[in-house]
Amino acid sequence: MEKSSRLRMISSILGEQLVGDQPTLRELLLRRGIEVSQSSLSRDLKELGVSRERTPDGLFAYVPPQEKPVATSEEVFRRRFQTSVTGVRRAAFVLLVFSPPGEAQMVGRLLDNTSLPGLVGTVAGDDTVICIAEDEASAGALEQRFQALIN
Amino acid sequence: MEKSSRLRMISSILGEQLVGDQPTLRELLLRRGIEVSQSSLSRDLKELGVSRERTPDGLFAYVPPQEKPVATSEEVFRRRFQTSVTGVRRAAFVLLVFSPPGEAQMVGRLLDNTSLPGLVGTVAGDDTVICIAEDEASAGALEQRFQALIN
DNA sequence: TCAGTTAATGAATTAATATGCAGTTAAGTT
DNA sequence: AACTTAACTGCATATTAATTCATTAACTGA
Repeated sequence: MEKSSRLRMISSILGEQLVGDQPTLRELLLRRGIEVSQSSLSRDLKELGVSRERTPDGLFAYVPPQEKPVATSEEVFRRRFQTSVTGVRRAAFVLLVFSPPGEAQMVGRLLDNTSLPGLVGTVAGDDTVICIAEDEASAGALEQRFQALIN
Repeated sequence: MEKSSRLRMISSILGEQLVGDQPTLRELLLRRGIEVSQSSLSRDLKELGVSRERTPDGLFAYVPPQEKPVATSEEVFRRRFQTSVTGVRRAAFVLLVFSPPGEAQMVGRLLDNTSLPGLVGTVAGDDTVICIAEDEASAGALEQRFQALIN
C-alpha cells in the first residue's frame, strides 16, 4: 500500500465526514482496505498539516488545511494569492502567473515583497506576471507551491 | 480567582503568542498570577471552543474561534475591499478611494462589478479610484459604508 | 436550619497523540 | 555483490489531553 494513496484517502475521508480521533480514523481506513498503525496516522496528519478543530458542540474534528486561519503574514500572503491568482504555468526556469485583468501588478508586488526562495524577480502586465527563478529546480518548487495554493 | 477572568486571560494569551500545549499555557497563566490545574484548562479550552491548529512547521497552536469564510459574494467583496482599500475621502458627490500603489485598477473593477446603490461610475489611477455618486446623499452613504469596512 | 441543587475545582485515571528507535525496503554507488 | 542512503513503518513508550470522581462553596426553597 502506497503512502501517497493513504494520504489521499485520509484527505478524502476528512472531507466527507467528521472524524475526531485517530482510532476512529484508523477504523475508517480499515473499512476501505487500508491498514495502518496509529503512529503512522499521527505522522500522516502532521504531514498533511491537519488541524483539530472544535465543532459547535465542543467535539473535535480533524480538518485539512484549506480554510485554516493562523493569522501570520504567511496567512495574509496565502489569502491574497488565492484571491488574485487563477493559474500558473512553467517554461524551464520561467513561471507565468495568471490573474484577473488589472490585478497582475498587485500580484507582482505581492510576490516581490514575500521573500520567496529561488525567485529572482518579476515583471507584471495587466493579467499576467512573469517570474524569473534562479534555475529550473527553483522554478519547479515555486510552481508546485503556487499550484498547491490554487487548489 | 474568578473563572470568567481566567477565560479572558486565556483568550488574551492565545491572541498574543503561539501556545501548543496545556502545560505551557498553565505556566503562562502562573506567571500572570493565575494558578489552575490541567484538568480545568482542558475544560476551559473546550468551553471557549478553542481549536488546535497546525502551524506551517507542523507544530500546534491553540486558536480561539473566529469568523469562518462563508464565500458569499458579499463576503468576497468585503475581503477584497479590506485587503486593498486603505482610505476614503469625500468632496460633495465625489468619493476618493485610496489603495496601495498598483491596486486601484482592481479596486475600481471591484466597485464597478458590485452593484452599489447610488454609484454612477468610477475612474481608477494607480493608487486612487475616483467614484461619482448620484448625489451628495448617496455619496455620504457610500462613504459611511466604506469607512465601516475599513475599520 | 437544613436537605437539595448547582457550579467549580484538582487529584487520579484513562484516553489520545507524538516520538525514539530498530527493522525493512528500495534505489543508487562503489 | 556489498555498501550506503533515505523513506517508511510498527512497537514500545513518553507526552499531552480528557474525563471520572470526590470535595467544596454558594445558593434555594421548605
